[in-house]
Amino acid sequence: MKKLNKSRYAVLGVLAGKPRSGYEILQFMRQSTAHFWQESDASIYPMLKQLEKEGKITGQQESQGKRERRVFEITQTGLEEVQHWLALPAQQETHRNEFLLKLFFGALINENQITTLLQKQLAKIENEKKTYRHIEKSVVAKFPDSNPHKLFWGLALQYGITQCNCEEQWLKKSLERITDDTQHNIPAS
Amino acid sequence: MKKLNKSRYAVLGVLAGKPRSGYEILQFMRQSTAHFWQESDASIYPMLKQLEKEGKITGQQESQGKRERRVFEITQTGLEEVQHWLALPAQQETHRNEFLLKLFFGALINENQITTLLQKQLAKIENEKKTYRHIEKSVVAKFPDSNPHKLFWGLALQYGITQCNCEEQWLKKSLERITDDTQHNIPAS
DNA sequence: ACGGACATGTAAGCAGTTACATGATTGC
DNA sequence: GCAATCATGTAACTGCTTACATGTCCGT
Repeated sequence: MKKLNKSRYAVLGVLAGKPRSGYEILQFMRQSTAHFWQESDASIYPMLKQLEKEGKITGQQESQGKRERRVFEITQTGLEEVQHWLALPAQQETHRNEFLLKLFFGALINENQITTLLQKQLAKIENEKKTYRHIEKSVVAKFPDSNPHKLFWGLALQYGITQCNCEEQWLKKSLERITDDTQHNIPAS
Repeated sequence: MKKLNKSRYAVLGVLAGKPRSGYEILQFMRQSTAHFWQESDASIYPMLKQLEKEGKITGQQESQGKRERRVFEITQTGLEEVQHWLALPAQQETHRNEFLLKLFFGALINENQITTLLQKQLAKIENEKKTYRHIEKSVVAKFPDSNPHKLFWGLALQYGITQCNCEEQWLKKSLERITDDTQHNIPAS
């Protein structure tokens, strides 16, 4: 089975909300979907061009003065495509958790080093939690309940928060387990 | 900052445990690291060749009869390289969670479709939990406590299990929230 | 005799990232 | 005047996946 390009659905989904320019799509993604779906900046403009050629979106010039600006709107076929994709069950993306890979090889380094690794990860997670709490207060909470996106954005945010809490607890327990473990052998480093 | 190839560390880490052939590395990864670090089969043999050329591993022919078999052993410089990398804080891999992307756009499809999506995900998670429980009973539990890897493999496994539990709880709560939500608007599909 | 596991590879192509390139507007 | 932000793109490269290619050994 061929692994097809899913960036298109991210773009179509964002445009389904409201018409936006390439730059606005990037901005929107950076503060929302980027937490679970990262797109690199350079990929967006060629994608917009392609989607326009396919008739999934239509772009119109809305330049102010000499600064060019093209605003894209999703078409009916574009909306249908993204809706069709949304209804299909999500397939697992390739797992790539660098931290777990390092932990898995933890026996190759000494206790100090592995402990530092976990503590750095803990700091990162706590920072992530802060970000999520900030988004909750300053973004999601301000939407009116009538906004149909509010429910789903809130759920996605909840996912991030609970996963963080979970990882935090696990990290703390793991740190204890590692320091308690007196059998731990220390290879030459 | 250039994103460098991390497959090499996965291979070095596995070989640090004990000498293995390419095929054995693949087998080992398929039932262990694959849950958090996937490597495609085709990438392993060129990587072994490269690491050998760099002097990080040494391979020796151990063919039985006509079936060829090259077993690789990690060298001192290879071990040092992987130990050095392990001690560095893990950097975040690109986030790509297709399921969350779909949920985020949940307002674009009707309640039935979004509910089905979550239920499929729930089934997938429950299946994953089963796999982890199986690994725990049939693999990790059988190691002697003296094995220095046991602690870390157990922790990595615990990570997977707790994340699954967490996602499971969140999915169940989310399903309730979605069906309770009478304000949910249904676009034409 | 045949299927499945063992065993090692190559080639083509696509996806994604990094770096580069250009210029306008706004605020300090 | 300068930095930050707005705004859009291209080119080169790397990495990864898919598909292909080849042959052995073992059990039934």
